[in-house]
Amino acid sequence: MNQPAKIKHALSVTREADFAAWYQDVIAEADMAEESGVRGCMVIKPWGYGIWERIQQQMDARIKDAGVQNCYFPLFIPLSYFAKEAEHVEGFAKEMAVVTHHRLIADGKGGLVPDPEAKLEEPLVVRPTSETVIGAAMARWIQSWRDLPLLTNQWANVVRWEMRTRMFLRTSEFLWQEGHTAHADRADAMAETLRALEMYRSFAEDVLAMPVIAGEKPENERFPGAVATYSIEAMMQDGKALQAGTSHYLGTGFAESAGIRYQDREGTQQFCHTTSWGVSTRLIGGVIMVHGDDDGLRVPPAIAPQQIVILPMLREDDGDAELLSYCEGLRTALAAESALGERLRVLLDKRPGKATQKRWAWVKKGVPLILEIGGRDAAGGQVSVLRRDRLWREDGKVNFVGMGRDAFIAAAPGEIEAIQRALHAEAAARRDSQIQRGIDSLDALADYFSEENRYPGWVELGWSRPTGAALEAVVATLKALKLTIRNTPMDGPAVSGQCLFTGLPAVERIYVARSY
RNA sequence: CGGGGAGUAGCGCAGCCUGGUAGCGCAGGUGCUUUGGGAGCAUCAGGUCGCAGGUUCGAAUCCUGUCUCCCCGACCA
Repeated sequence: MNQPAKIKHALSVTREADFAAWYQDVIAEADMAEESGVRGCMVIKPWGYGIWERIQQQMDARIKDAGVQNCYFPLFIPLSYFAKEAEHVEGFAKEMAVVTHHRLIADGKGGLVPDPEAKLEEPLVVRPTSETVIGAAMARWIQSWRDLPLLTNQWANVVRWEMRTRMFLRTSEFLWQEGHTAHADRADAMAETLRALEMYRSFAEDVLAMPVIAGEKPENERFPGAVATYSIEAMMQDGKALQAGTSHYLGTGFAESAGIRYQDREGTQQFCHTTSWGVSTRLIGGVIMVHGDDDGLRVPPAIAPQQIVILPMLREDDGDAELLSYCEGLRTALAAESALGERLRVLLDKRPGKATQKRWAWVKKGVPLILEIGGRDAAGGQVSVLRRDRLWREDGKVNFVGMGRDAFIAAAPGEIEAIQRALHAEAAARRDSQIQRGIDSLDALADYFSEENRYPGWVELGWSRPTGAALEAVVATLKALKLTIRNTPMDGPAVSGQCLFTGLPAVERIYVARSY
């Protein structure tokens, strides 16, 4: 954010000036998604969906590596399935879309209305999550201890009628994967819950280059019906926290309401212990707010639909054919190289138009490497390379670096991997510098999150793990400061000292932050 | 759902108060010049003013309703 004033950034709004407007601008200028005309629903455009496809593909591989099999369950869930689990229905009731009719009829005024004759016997809920319908299937599929563990996942859309929506972060309809597993006992189910959490943590770090803290949510933040909820929490550039993935140990509650039982080795009927875990298109919102800058998106190479874009500087004259031939050869040679365990994704952008204009479009999309190739490069066997994460030179000029063609081809995989690492390192350094420790009173906490401190980040506190009414009191105190407890980290040094809220000895640590 | 703001050409906006032929910038087409780095000049095209009613001789403009978006709150795996 400390660029000299002479730099003319690609976006019209900076993060510093208005972070929320900047976020919207990145999505629009990178052409990732747009409004659909339906409240809270978005059209995901090729660049945004391409990123999602990269996320899906790599997450799916990790899910399958863990022995989980993909299935697909219905979009519509009978209302009665929800009613079986009291906490669950209460948690979701206020945000469910409900189908009540199966036919329309003319209203006599040129419009259409639901046909009263076609009212459904039982309303159908558009799934906000699928524990109930998958639980019903598990009850049919599981008979014996030999059927366990049952490990399933589905890639699906879900609908939650949120009050306030934001592109990618909270949309009425979103895309996700939801893993659902059933186990013989608590230990096995908890191991699966934590395995999924670790899968999400490493995926966020390695693939999204997004540093996260994996930990357990406090009881007031638990998934409706869960016994324990774990999350990965990422810090956005405005210091707010984003819950980027969750994993739940559901105990036997869902098994009891859905009748998921098995006969153990001794012949006794037992309830299964179930888990569920998910990540969604929200991850893309996180990538934007962790890696984006005042020139638009910066996509980590591992999820970039294109990692290298070649822009020939077409002159619309006889030299173009030779230039394009050089660029095509360059593209082919690069596409034969591999980085991050995959072939490089290289696009030769032959569309008509000036290379400079196309360059800024790709800068805003955040493609990791841009090559601009002119006639002299082609003649001299050179390339001109721009790294998206090192866009500007000290003097305020665009940071193109000239290289020999063959040297670049040899170096490209290393550059792509270096960009992946650099984005992670930059985000981790920022995150670490914005975690405040040593705050020892409520006044100091309030002071730290005062208006003047614009991007305060997170505060790490010792925590006595209060429950029930004592926890509610803490939550209310924090709410007055617009703060929430994010999670208790899974690892780290032992704690000492007092809990700032209760005065009792601290037994673990928590992170407190503003959040999305 | 409460408070505030907005919806006019592909995009960004003015016009509305005080009703009278729909404007500007960017993007787009064409021509010329220029071009190793986010070009210049000329010219052309593009809009039932979110939608539905109402008032009026006449509505982008006034009134009512409605939908969508943004900000703040409430809510939120």
